[in-house]
Amino acid sequence: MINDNEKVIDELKKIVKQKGLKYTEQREIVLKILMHAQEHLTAEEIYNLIKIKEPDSNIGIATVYRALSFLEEVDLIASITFGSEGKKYESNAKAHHDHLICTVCGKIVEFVDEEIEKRQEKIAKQNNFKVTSHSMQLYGICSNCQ
Amino acid sequence: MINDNEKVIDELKKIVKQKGLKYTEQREIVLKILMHAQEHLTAEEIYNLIKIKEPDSNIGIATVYRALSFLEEVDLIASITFGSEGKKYESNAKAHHDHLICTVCGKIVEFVDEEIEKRQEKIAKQNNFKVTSHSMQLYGICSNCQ
DNA sequence: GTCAATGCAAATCGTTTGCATGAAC
DNA sequence: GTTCATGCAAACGATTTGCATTGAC
Repeated sequence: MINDNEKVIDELKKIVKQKGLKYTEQREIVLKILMHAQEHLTAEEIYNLIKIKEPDSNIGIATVYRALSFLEEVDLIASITFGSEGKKYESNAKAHHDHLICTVCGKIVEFVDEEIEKRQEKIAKQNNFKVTSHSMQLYGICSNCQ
Repeated sequence: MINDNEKVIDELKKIVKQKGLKYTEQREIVLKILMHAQEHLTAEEIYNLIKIKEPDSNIGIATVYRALSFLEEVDLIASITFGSEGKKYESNAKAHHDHLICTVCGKIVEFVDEEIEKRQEKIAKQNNFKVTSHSMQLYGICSNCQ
């Protein structure tokens, strides 16, 4: 598990090299922030975290956006947009999962259900779709907020 | 089915009266556009459609946004945000359904799967969530685009 | 040395708001 | 006549872009 982080960084290095692009500290920092995050973060939250955790790096918000687009494109991270809280990112190093979201306090619970995954495959097949990914959110009120 | 539209308009009239608000042509137009739409529309698409379909109405974009917020709040319409295409709306007069989305051409297929619906309920119960709604999207490549 | 990536500021996009006017009740 | 809703334009927040500079290779 702990070693996973190194693997993801290596993956990033490989992708960058393969594409003939350059490996920069900034992209690495953004990816690391997301790997260590327990929650889903917006671009601005990531930017603020970097300023706190890596005060020497002097990264610009535009670079954060550019790094996020890049990392999402190469599938190292993923984004979801819930309600009015804007686009949020999470690392793809985590196993696949869906989300239960409390509409009162914003709490997010992650879960996986094998049965649902199977049905999704079946539905895609029925419609002649080749599925690349999916996202599912259940909105509701968590036990604390009820 | 054809009669459904009238029912929805009556529902809107009822809600508006109940809340002590005013019944306006603008809110009706926005709702009608969504009821007749075959696809999911953004606020701007709705605005443009109104200018074409109801050229005499002289509705402002701000009013479209206000009408959409209102209609969503009273649950006559619903919104989803996929990928980078922004927030899109659809009428709730349709039955509940989920979405299969082609990432190449943007085609959207709607479906419902009872088994998945049941599992979702179960998962929510396990986590002590009171579910109010959910949204599920399968992304992939449709038969035409493969 | 070359070319991609960066930081910064300006520009842009979608959405919201303030306010005077108009329409529903 | 009162109050809510509208249209317009200005304001806003999030994201993107242009450009000169820096840093990776």
